[in-house]
Amino acid sequence: MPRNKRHLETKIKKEEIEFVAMALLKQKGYDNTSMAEIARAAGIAANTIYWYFENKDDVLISVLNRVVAQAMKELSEQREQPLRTKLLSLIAQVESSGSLMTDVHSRVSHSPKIQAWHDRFHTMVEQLSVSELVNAGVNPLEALLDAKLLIYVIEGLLAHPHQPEEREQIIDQALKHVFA
Amino acid sequence: MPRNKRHLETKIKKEEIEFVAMALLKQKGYDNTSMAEIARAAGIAANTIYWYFENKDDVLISVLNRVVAQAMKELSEQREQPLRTKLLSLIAQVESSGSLMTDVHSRVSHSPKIQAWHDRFHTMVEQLSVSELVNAGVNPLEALLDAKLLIYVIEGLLAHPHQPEEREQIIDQALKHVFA
DNA sequence: ATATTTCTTGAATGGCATTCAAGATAATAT
DNA sequence: ATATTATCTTGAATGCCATTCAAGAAATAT
Repeated sequence: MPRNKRHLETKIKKEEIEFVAMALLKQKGYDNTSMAEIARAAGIAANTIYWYFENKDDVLISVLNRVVAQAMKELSEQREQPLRTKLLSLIAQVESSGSLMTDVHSRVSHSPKIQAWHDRFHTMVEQLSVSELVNAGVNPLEALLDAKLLIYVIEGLLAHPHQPEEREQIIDQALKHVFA
Repeated sequence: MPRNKRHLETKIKKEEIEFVAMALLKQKGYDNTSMAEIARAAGIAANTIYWYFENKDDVLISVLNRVVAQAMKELSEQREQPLRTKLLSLIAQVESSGSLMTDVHSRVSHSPKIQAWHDRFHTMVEQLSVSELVNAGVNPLEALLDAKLLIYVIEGLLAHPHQPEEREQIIDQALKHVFA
């Protein structure tokens, strides 16, 4: 038990790496960010990362968890807002993380861990959406299907560039259908 | 002009490479298929590919064009079918090309040529969808928005594993909304 | 002070897309 | 028929990458 200080410093160092990795991955995406680059930005040797993380996908997962935690926090601050506002703010949130979500999709087939993370994330968003929809008066029987539709629309919006107005138009159209 | 024979053989060889590349890319995806592997399957040296194609993304584009051409052909054979049938058959089509569409999305940020291909493909599908929708009685003013919604739903279905029944449920739900 | 665990690193390793320079083959010109 | 040129092919680099390895430094425990 007197390894406390050591443990603490280890955790801090790991967080430091996650921090610089997050900045780089958000900015340049997974494929355009090398481990060497992350290491350089963190002021350590390239292979030192492997003491703290199993591999590059592991770094990505840690970063993703941070991004999601942040998004959740922002979302919880909008509890009173209508669904439309929540969705737009969620999109803005995720968008600020660059291509990270696209990166997740493209790495699902390479890494079982990313696959698992992706699945967990999807069911989480799905549950959130269903409860939102039911809350907003959608027939519970259809809420699950509508949730999936909404998620795919959101993913589509995130994966493709859009003007803010166009994005809002599309979201509004989707919501109109769902609430019709 | 008497270089005819040479030109013909060149075209044939290029097509041979595209053919084996298509099989490999469909089966194993972009990242898990190396140029060396394609070359081996085509019975040539690894670097010979670079006489016929600029780079790996160029190979991907040629393969994509073949896949799309095939899908278009199948689609045109369903001219009389309802939209639902067309969509399901389109999904089945694209699905048989493995992760190729996901690969496109993940390479958009790496290659301007892939980016351009992706944009062209999207507007094409969009135009097709709009005319389908208008034909099927959707208000023309909303057809464009609905087309985008449908495309994103289809992309979502393709990017995520689904049981056939679930897929149909989701498509039906989307169509119900669009035609409501 | 010594042994043990924890952390760090320089130097591999193996895989990859791509390039280079030189050779082979075929088409054309003389 | 021979020489010249354009077309195709290849073995051998090059440079980048994630990841591993073995050995050393630092902190902790005995």
